[in-house]
Amino acid sequence: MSRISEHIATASHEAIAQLLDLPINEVSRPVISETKKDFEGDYTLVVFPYVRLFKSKPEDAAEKIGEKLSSSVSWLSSFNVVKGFLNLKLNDRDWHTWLRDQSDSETYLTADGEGKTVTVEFSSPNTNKPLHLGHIRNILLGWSASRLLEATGHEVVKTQIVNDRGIAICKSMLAWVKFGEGETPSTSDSKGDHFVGEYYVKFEKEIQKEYKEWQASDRGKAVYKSLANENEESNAFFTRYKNIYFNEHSSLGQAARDMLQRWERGDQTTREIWERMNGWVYEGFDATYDRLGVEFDKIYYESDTYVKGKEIVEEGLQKGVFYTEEDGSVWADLTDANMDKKIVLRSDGTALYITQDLGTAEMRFEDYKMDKAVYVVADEQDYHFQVLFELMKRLGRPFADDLHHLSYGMVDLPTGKMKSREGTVVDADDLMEEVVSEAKKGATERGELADLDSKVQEEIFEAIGLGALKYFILKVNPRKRMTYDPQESLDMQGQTGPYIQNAYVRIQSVLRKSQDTQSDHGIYESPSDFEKGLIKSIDAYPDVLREASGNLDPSAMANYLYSMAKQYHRFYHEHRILTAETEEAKAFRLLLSKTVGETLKNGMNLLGISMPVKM
RNA sequence: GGCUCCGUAGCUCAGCUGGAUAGAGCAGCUGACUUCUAAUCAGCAGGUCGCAGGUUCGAAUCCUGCCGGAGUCACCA
Repeated sequence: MSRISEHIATASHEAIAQLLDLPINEVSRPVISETKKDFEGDYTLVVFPYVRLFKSKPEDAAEKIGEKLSSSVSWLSSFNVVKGFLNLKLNDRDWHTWLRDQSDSETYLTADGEGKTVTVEFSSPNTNKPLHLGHIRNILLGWSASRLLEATGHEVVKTQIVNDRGIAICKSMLAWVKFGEGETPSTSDSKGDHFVGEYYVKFEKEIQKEYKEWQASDRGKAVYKSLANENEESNAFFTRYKNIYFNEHSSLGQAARDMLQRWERGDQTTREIWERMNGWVYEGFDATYDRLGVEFDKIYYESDTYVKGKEIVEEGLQKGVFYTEEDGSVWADLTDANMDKKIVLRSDGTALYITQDLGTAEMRFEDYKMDKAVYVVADEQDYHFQVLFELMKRLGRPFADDLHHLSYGMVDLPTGKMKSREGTVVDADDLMEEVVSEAKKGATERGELADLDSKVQEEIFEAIGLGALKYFILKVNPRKRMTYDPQESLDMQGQTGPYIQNAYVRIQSVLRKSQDTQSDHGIYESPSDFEKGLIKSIDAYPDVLREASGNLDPSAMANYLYSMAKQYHRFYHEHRILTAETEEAKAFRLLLSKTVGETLKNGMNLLGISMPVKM
């Protein structure tokens, strides 16, 4: 016997074909779902799709299928028909056997895969500031999508593209050169990415100061007088004018641009500072990734890939995919694909964001020959990826038909959008620290861990705290914008990671206390609805996995695991396990608990959440 | 303005590749620990599924229009 729902679908499929006297491949496979509560039965077959073929009322068709099944299969106990729904009730004595089959099966925790090589790009930070809450959503989604793809039989390469060049990092570099006085992360005892980020902030402060002074100068006043709109307040004008000021009047702006120029030319001193500061940032990022429990197989740097991108542009020009404007800039005309014209190379020959992405894809293909590529990037870039994918097609890339943008909504705070300028950005390291210390507080109050080694305790606090954080973020459908309420994310009751961990912990506790799980008892023949429900839930795991992986949607798995944990908590409350009525019941419930525990652990692992043994 | 996404209970979200009487959590109220871990469980209350049409035996789900919100349409990334 295989999976219950599959088994029923196959048997009913055959029954329907025989009743209609048609070859089986001319009849669609029926949809089998769990019977809704308030109706009698375990699984339900919807017969509406077949009424036309049966040329009879839905009720009659359902009745016929039910009777046919009764005579042809042994597992059916009874059936009833409500409108076009055929409700099937399985024999009570078979559930224990179904459960044994599930728990014995090596493969029930995986779904069949197509064995493709898939690259997944996520995180993709800039090197001028530390990671924040937005990156966390990105990283968790990318990590989980990778795990889901692996679990469905794909070979996954986890990559990130590091945006390590450009004006932003030059700002940090310049501030450090001007004001740093040789300070380093180790001399100042700070984390490398935060250290560099502070110099970025320092630069912004200095430029603000410089701008204020300029506004009060004769030059600034003259500009305001000649360029401001009628009745425009000076504050409003100067806010609007800021970019132009930076580009045309600011001496700090000039210095930053000069530094970028020197970098582009490969000036040795500049490159050394650049490498040194980026190195600090990477050390910081590594610590953050490590605590989050993620790792990458391959890191690409924009400072490498933009060069490759320019080669692709050249190739595109030769193939006629791109064309050159009079000023020398290179474009793709996508108007026939319902998009705009898109610039792919500046008139001065320098690369743009999309140029770099063309190069990155190419380098990945050279390295991994992927069949499929996933990009985890926020939804503000939906259009960018439409364009990018279309360009790949036109360039005739073999992987072009299997490109996916895992687009996710930005994370808002209850007070609105996160804005770095207003200092409302939630730092990734602070966030993890906070949620872990909250977990520690709760666990310490509870006292279950008191007799454990302190190092083991720390690991458990991490598992709980990060479990809460990760679940909080992953349970929401990626497509949706989400509101991050700090209060709510610290919550460990209700639909949360710790709630699911707690179900697992209860199971481990029971299993620890039961001496005997091996001995061969008889069959438990009177399962309750709670017990049957859990078996059905286990049975559904491969479908959920397939769906979550296929749609690149961890939230499907997250919500499923919650519902399974909820069922277990309820079962646990309703039934005695170690002191069950009979030996058969005890053996059954232990096996059920063990299988539920394994399923929960496996599923949570695909979300990047680890399960503590005690909490 | 064009295109894309979102709109379900006070709040945060499931359900959306069409199926039965729309589900959870939080917040509020009531109850259950000498018991296998109470980070748990049971109960009460809470809904014009944004609005209006259409398709269908059947629509929160698909189609059209409208309303509200977000994003995007840079020689920024």
